[in-house]
Amino acid sequence: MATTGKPVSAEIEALSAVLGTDASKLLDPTVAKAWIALLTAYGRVTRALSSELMDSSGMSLADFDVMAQLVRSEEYRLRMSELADAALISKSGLTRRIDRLAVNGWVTRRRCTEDGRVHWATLTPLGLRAFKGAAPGHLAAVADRFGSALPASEMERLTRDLLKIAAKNAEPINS
Amino acid sequence: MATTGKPVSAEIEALSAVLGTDASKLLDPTVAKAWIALLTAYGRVTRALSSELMDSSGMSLADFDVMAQLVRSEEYRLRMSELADAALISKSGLTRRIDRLAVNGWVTRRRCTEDGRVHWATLTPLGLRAFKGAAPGHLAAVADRFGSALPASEMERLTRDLLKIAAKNAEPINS
DNA sequence: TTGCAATAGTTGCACTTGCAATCAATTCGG
DNA sequence: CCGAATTGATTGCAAGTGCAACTATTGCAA
Repeated sequence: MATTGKPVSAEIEALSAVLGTDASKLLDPTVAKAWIALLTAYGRVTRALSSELMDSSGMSLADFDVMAQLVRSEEYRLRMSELADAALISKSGLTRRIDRLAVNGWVTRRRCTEDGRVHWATLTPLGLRAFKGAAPGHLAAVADRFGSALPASEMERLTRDLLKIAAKNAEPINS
Repeated sequence: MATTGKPVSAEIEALSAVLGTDASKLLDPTVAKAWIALLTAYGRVTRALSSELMDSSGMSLADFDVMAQLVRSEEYRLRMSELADAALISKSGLTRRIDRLAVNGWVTRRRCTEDGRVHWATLTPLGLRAFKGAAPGHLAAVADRFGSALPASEMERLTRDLLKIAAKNAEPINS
């Protein structure tokens, strides 16, 4: 869904007829339905949020995520690698994303004086202002498109379940 | 976040300090946590599944999804537009994906004799064989990375919740 | 009929992505 | 100290993506 970007979709159902009678042994139909539901929910919500954010603030979802990481960091700065891990993107992807954010004047990149291999990505005052301008609308959109679908207690249960799934798949992006 | 493809990540927490005291009015912390959990779970699982599928079968997750749609269709074929909607990708994206699948000999594209505007994408016997080869491993991977995290009853609840979220955001991809 | 609107797909374009190779700086073993 | 291994980040490359503009075909109205 690239969000834009990355492809988001899938269907696994009804493969039994093709694969043979034991397809449900490979993937429990209950699990298949849940998996499709996850892909569908994710795809629809992110697609909508992405275009709303781009229209209102000229910022991609990935831009927002990176800037959000910096906002919550000490002195509004992070090493490139730390930032890549935090934002769940590859190192090369981050390099180029920071290039673009730097062109906007939202982030600066400076070599670390103590260790010349390290580069700090730092949110600028202009970037902070852009983020402050974008965040309320984006957060409201998340509340509307995602948050309003379930009551709070159910939302907490959803969180616990999703975190269990995430925990089962904990591997760093940048091997 | 994705599969290749799409950026998958985010953090919304801890914005109150930056946005002012009322950030939690914009987005309930409960919702924020759930949203981050969704992005994280989706990103990690799809990333892993994507590379496993590519390694084992030379097929992207998007390829698999498109072929799965054809497998479950009448006569293994679908119109381009139907297929794009079903696979949740744009029309142009599908055009090029079918190009690539056709190069592999997995799908053919033929103009419809009754309505010259329509083109049928049809899974070939070779494509069906490739799909049959890929599906067991992929389904097992879904079962392992996603399905094994929760008991069945909880999985059903998760499905219901996710479908509610999806329903709140039901809009066709191709406007 | 004829000509305009609607529909189905494809293409031009600008961008984004990740992997592998590479460059640069630091650290560590001898 | 010095060269090899390690670590941090950037770049070449080959994809993949969506939007908007375009082509082709059909339908419909006068």
